[in-house]
Amino acid sequence: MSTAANRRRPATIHDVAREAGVSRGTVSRVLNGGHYVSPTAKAAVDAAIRRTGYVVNRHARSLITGKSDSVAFLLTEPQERFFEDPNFNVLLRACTQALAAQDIPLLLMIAGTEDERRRNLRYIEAGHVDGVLLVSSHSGDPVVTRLHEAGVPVVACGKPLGQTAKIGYVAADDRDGARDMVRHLYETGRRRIATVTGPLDTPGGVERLAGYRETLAEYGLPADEALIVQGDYSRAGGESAAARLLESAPDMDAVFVASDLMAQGVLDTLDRAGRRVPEDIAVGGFDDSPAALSSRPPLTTIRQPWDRISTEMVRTLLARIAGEEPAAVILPTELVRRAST
Amino acid sequence: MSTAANRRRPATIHDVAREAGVSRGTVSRVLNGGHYVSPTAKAAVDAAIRRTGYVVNRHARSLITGKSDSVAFLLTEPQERFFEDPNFNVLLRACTQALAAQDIPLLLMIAGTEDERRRNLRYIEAGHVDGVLLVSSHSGDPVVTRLHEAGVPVVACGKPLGQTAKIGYVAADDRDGARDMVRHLYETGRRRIATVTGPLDTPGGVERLAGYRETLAEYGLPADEALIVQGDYSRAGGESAAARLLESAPDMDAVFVASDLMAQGVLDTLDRAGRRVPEDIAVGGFDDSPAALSSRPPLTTIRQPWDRISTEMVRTLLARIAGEEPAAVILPTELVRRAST
DNA sequence: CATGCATCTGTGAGCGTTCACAGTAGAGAA
DNA sequence: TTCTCTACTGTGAACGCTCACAGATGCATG
Repeated sequence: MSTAANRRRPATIHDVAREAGVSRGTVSRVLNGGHYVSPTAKAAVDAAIRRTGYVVNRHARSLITGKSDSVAFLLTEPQERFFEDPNFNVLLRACTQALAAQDIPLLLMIAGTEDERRRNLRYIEAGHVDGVLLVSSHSGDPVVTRLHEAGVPVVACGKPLGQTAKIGYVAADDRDGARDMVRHLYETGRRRIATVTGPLDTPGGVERLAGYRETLAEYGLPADEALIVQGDYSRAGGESAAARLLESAPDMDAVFVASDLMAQGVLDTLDRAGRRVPEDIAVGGFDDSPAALSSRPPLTTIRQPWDRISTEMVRTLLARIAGEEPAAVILPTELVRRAST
Repeated sequence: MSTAANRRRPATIHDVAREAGVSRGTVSRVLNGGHYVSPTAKAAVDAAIRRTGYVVNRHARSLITGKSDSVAFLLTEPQERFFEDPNFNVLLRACTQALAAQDIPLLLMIAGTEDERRRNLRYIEAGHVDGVLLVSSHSGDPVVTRLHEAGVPVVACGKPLGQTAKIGYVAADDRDGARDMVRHLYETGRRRIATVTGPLDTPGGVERLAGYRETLAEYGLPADEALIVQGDYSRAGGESAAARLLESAPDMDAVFVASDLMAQGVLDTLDRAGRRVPEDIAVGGFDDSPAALSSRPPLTTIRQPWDRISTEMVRTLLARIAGEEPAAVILPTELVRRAST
């Protein structure tokens, strides 16, 4: 005997109307803001709703309004990279909760493979969601264009690179964060400051490198390409990047690493090479992920305001759905001093 | 000018029917398996669907079928614990993908606060999802009972503790995994084997401890309560647990730690106390999370088959939705040998 | 030739909402 | 009084789909 059998037929707006002694229309008006409803009627409807345990049938509502009152959280990463990224977790959780506060469910979509991409686009383009929170790091993502062309409201996390389409986005001020870190390294006496960049087809990679370059120039330090190596945001990538730096610029006294995870790898390599941190060489990270605290020594890093990024993404998307024009929101970062510098 | 303006009115089943020269009914039958449809008609409909770019309107369908063709992934953790857990990430990702393969969207729901719990239950009980993938670790979770009473198909991750209700679940064989680890420690010559348990109101905590106890008994080792301390699955908890063990059982030569994260903390404490791993003391973890690989030395641990757990959860839930009785699925674990033992 | 059966097709009704519209009542102005 | 305006209420018609049912067709069987 399936337990599902004891599910009662749920109350409809009709039941509520009958119970309250009013018409469907009045109940509907109460449900949608209560304008043009007398206090007496509203009270009767509220009571009837409570008594019947009525919950609006979203399918029926969506059918006529053409809106779904739901939002997709779309991940277009080729691999599982993002799921290992602690930032991503905060982002997903905070977005879910910010949406839940408005009673809007979040549909999680992962478009790793071509097949998944097609399926999800099909779903979204069919109008089954009102908008999309897009997490896509790589440059020229076709999904961005497709969504834009379909006229689906989109807000991206981080500036979408290589897009002609005008897409709203929310991002931390990567460039400014990088500047803060390099300034900090300079002010603590470092003069041969190297950097391990992120992938240069990601906005973070590009911006953080730019901030690094600008700050060196600002201080009149020479722009030495031997001090710059490219990484891939992974720990292993950090290890090999540091090895390359030890080759090309053995006299460096600081490294600004574009992510904490890579910084961990850098620390490993430096440790094996016998360089002491921070005595011989200072290491600065980026993200303030849990890795920053658990590494040895704990990392000086740049905190990204993920909670605010999430709430801003949701706010911006809802505004966009309501008809506002796309906008870019840039949020400030914060230097967190620890033992590695 | 909003770009949303260029969204065309999407094709309906009517348009397809007209285009294919058949009736709505025939199109609908093609859409739902194609039974009782002549090959000619089916071909015409398929072509028409392709030409019009028709995608079924799920709201209209749901309105009449009473099903939503969507599933909730419900997290009832008081804090963000799960979002820091790498296992959870795998679980969420794999569930999303397994569902996507059946074209079923996943709604992510987080019920941390009382308010969120109420909201989400309301949503689910209103029948807006066909079933629930439940991740809830603590004992006697009222959500489990509520869902069961509402007759909503539920599949839990891990055996729900303290439930009289018969709930289907999928879990790794925690007890057997613990047995494997303790056996391994014994076979590599250890005789004073301690353990740091998980919280004892979680199924994992209880089962792993039971496996530990059973195996000691099996080998005729004394059951010494000084060898057992309780942890909380966190790294900090592992640190303090190890400190307590160093007090109560300074002669231990192995520790079976009920999670990799805690094992990292244990390694930290042992390191500070000057105990070498694995020379002086062997450390075994549980989970085979990324932490196991990045710790020093890399952890011998028990791998939980998260991919299979996820696909089994989805499979079981869909079966349950289709009317099958709840069932428990227990999946085998695997010992992964690394340098810590 | 009628009957039965399986296969296929179209039609009308209805799922639970919202929305436009028509209508009522009461207050105030002409 | 009569008219207008505002606040409120009820009603029918959608929204796009599925489902039950009625009919039609072809083929084998009695």
